[in-house]
Formats: sequence, structure tokens, C-alpha cells
Amino acid sequence: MDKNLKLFDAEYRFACIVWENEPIQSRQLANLCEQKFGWKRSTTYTVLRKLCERGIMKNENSIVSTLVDKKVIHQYESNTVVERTFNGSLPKFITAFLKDKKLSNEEAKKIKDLIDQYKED
Amino acid sequence: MDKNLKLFDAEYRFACIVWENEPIQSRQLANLCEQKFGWKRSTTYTVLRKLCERGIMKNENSIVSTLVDKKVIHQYESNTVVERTFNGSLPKFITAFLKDKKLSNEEAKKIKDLIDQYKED
DNA sequence: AAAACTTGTTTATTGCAATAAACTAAAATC
DNA sequence: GATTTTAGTTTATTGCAATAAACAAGTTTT
Repeated sequence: MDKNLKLFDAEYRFACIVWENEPIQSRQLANLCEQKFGWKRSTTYTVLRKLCERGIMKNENSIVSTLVDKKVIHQYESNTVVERTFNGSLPKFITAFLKDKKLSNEEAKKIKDLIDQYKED
Repeated sequence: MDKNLKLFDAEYRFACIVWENEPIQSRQLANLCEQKFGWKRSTTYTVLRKLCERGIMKNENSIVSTLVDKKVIHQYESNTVVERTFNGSLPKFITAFLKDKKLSNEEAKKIKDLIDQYKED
């Protein structure tokens, strides 16, 4: 299936709730969304159904769970931003992000170690 | 002034044209937008005026120019994404971005050198 | 000075995300 | 088996981004 991984704001916040609580009863999910977002029951169901139609979640016997990992959504999201706004360049993104910021030695080391993990063998 | 630095998609694409061509006559700008986006003249003026009202551009004697550097918008944009979706963590963002990717030694070095530039003295 | 053109504003129109009300059907309870 | 509850769908409603048509006022051209 050709999943559209672009989650709109409301969808993303909703998905976070599901990721944190899955598998979860649809009823409970509606309650959570009511608490966290002030959503009416029908709103939760509408958002849920849209995501099910796109193959991102499923609702089987009133048990809701995700079909797409949060990591995959994050991957999609980060790639989209870098492509759209930074010409696909990670260094450009980092430069923009760090503008007016300073990193401690530990923070810098952490990132550099991280980068090394993605070097091709 | 309290500039709202959030540019919507159309606004951002428009701003890019201005950054690349400023200072530019409003007429020429309308022509460019017509070519690049297929916009009618009035669309260009509407978008332009919104950005002027927000202190992001100005239009003086039919000469359009920006009041906010592209870097600042990029800074805002990158910070917003990292905060909203990655809990403010740059490493988390990078991890998501690099998933399923490999970096050449040169690419890795480039990024690590970049990181070092932001270490506090 | 009338006509034509230019610049910019005011006022629609459209599309879609976000939210919810109203309804339906099945299941559980009395 | 009638009633109430639960799960989910269908059908609005609202708000706002994106786009543009229609208009106004100044400037240039004839």
C-alpha cells in the first residue's frame, strides 16, 4: 500500500497518544483525547478512521494500534524538512539550528559519535 | 515589532524568490511569480502585503525587499521542527534523518567539523 | 483632458484541516 | 423483547491558507 506518511498537526498529536498507549481500546482512546485535547468522541473517531484508511493505524474489535512506527514518521518528517527548506543538506540544517547556540563538549561529542555511526564501512 | 516568523508554504516559496532577487520592482516580482508559480498579479500583491504587515518585507516606491534574513527564517524553522517533533533534541533529529542512510567519510568529517565550530570555548 | 496603463487594495472564492453533531447498528442490560 | 449503552459512520460546521477578481487612485501617453 502506498501510505501517505504526512501527518497533519492534529493527526500527529493523536498518533503520539496511540504510540504511547497501544494497544488501546477505542473507548479509552477517546477518553484520553478528551482529557488531553478536549476532543469530542466523534472527533477522535474521525481522525482515527482517516489514519486507518491510510494504513497508518488499525482498529480491530475496538482495539486500536499503529501500523507505522514512530521512527518512520520521524524519518519522513525530518527528510521532508531538510529537502524542502534546506536543499537536502543536513549540514545546512544543522547550521541553521545551531545559529546563536553553543554546545557543551559533551553535547558535541555525543553528536560526533552519532555521526560516526552512520559512516559507511 | 513582534514578527511572526512562521511562513506558510506559499509565503516561503514567495520569500525565496524575493531573497534571490532583492531589491526588486514589484512589477518584476509579479512577473517572476507568474512564471514560477503561475500566480496572478493580485495573488502576488496579497502575499506580499501580508508579509509587509508582519514586518518581514517592505515595499517602498514599488521596490520590494526583505527585512528578515533567510537565515533567521531557517533558524526559526529548524528550531520549530526540532522542538515540536523531536523534543528539542538535535541528536534525535539527526538519528531520524540518517535512518537508512550512510555518510561518506568526507560528509561525516564535514558535519563533525561543523559541530566543533559550535562548541563553547 | 481623455484614454490607457500601472500600482496597490478590497473583497470574493476555493479547498481542506480540524472539530463535532446527528445518526445507525450492534451489543448488553433489565 | 424493550431499553439502554457502546462503537462507529455520515454529514455538517468552522477557520484559515491559497488564489484571484474587481475595484480605486495615481501616472503616463496621446
